[in-house]
Amino acid sequence: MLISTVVDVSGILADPLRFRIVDLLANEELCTCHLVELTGAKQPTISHHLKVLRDAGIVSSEPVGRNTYYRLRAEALQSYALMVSEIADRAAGATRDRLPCL
Amino acid sequence: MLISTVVDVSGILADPLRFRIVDLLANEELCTCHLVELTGAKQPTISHHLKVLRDAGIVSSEPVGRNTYYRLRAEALQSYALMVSEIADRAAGATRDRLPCL
DNA sequence: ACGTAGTATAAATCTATGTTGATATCAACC
DNA sequence: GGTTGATATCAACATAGATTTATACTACGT
Repeated sequence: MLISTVVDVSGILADPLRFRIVDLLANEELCTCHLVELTGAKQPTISHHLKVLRDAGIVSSEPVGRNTYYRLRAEALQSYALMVSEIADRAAGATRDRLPCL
Repeated sequence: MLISTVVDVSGILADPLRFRIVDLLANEELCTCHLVELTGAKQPTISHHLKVLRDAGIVSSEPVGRNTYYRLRAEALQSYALMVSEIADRAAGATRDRLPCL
């Protein structure tokens, strides 16, 4: 599923280990074994999170020999950041009036 | 607690109802009763989410008579959006080289 | 001071999901 | 073709957190 809403992407960034993976992939492409090494997490755990990230379109994967390399899709993160930013903009420009209670 | 990390704020935006509250507050200040009306959720549920949002510094509250009005803190959302955006920027400028496996 | 309305808190329940151990898949090398 | 190494999937378990019912708090009106 590629249609990711703000709620969906937020949920994905909400897990510490998954965010760590995103942060690591922001620097360079890495394969599963690297991420296992760098995070100290078990391999099935990493694979699970990578699947979540891939299904949401936040990372892309490419098999290289026996390994699978993962790359962060910057556009996906940017579009998410933009959506959040637009909500903030709306709030900044909102009226100061208060809706009275019934 | 006011020191909100990316993971924390992400977790807060990850709940559909809580995001709905944030989205509604982006337009205007509202009190608890309004949010109960607009969302159809039970009052304790709304109060709970408002507490979470307030503890994270995403909304501020002001008592007005028997009511409590809530306001979205645009700066908080903007700073979060910026942090996410910076990660995306890092990814966009990252090297295409792949770290070899050991 | 009492009753009422709006809101907040507490305890209990339920659901979603992260983690784990075991196993399956799949490519490379002999 | 069989073995090995890397990764993915599966089932079971554990935990975090959202929702609910009940209750407490607080300000206003009479």
